[in-house]
Amino acid sequence: MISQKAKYALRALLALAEMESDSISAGELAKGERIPRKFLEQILMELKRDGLIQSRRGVNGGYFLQRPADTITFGQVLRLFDGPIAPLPCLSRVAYRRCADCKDEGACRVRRVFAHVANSARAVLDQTTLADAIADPDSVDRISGLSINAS
Amino acid sequence: MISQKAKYALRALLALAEMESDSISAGELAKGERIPRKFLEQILMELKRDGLIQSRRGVNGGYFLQRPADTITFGQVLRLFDGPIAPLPCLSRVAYRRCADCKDEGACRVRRVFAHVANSARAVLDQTTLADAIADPDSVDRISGLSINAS
DNA sequence: ACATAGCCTACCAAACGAGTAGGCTATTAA
DNA sequence: TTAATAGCCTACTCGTTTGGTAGGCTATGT
Repeated sequence: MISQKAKYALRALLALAEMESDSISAGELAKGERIPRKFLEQILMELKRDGLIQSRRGVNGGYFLQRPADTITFGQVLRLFDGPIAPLPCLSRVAYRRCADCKDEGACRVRRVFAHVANSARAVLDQTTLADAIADPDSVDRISGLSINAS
Repeated sequence: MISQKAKYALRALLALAEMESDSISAGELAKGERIPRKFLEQILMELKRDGLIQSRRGVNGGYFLQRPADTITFGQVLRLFDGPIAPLPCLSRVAYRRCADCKDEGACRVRRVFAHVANSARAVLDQTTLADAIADPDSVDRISGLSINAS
């Protein structure tokens, strides 16, 4: 399960990517996306620190994307809020950590199986951008070639 | 990240699936797999309650698989210990829950993207059995067709 | 009858998740 | 020039989950 925070962040970014005006305030965003206001503020701060969005202060201030929507992937956002995508520390490329109790990583069968899970998750998340998610709904389905109702 | 508990459970099951003798005690298992003994006991209890393993009490007692290793999937074990595999409650087939703050589930772009992640994770986890993981290391790689070093 | 080993419940400390609260500062319209 | 707006920043809270420990009870084989 991804955290509520990451979900909010993605929704906020999608809203920013879609807006017509040049910026939107935290308050409006919160109302429009049904995100607790103060919580959203913190999320926006993190997004800003990470260089994904920018802000303007004072009256008529607000937030807007810093980079084009087709350069921001779901994977980046998820890693920022929820940490590594890998299901095991020893499978993370960003934050590799040996499993403390593992005797032989190369021979670990659990690791071997989850490597596939990690790879396919990354294949989707690092390839799907905000722009993909906003565009024609089916375009995102085409990325992985899997139907939403499969399995 | 999967929980330590689920990881231990999988390792224990793999050990049970591989053993030559007819049963193995919690103590031996704990030592062999480097799992805290008392913690392992609880895990084994859960596995038993769920019908995956059986036990014999008293001297020379121990645990053994209840069903053949090729009928126990990683998905079953993971769901037992960590709950739904789905990254969003609204994508779980086992424990569906609407996202409280979602306006229109059908139109949710976040959901749409993560549906692919969920599907590919399930494709691996519900198809890979203990037997697969034990057999020739490459057989498990063939299941998904992805190389371990891909992406 | 005693050692072995499973069964069961309770407890615990630390970390995490999902917020709330409150004040400070920059900007701009009146 | 002074409000009002809206972003910036830190701290705190509170319930839940994680990763165990602890301790005793009960069945079984020698």
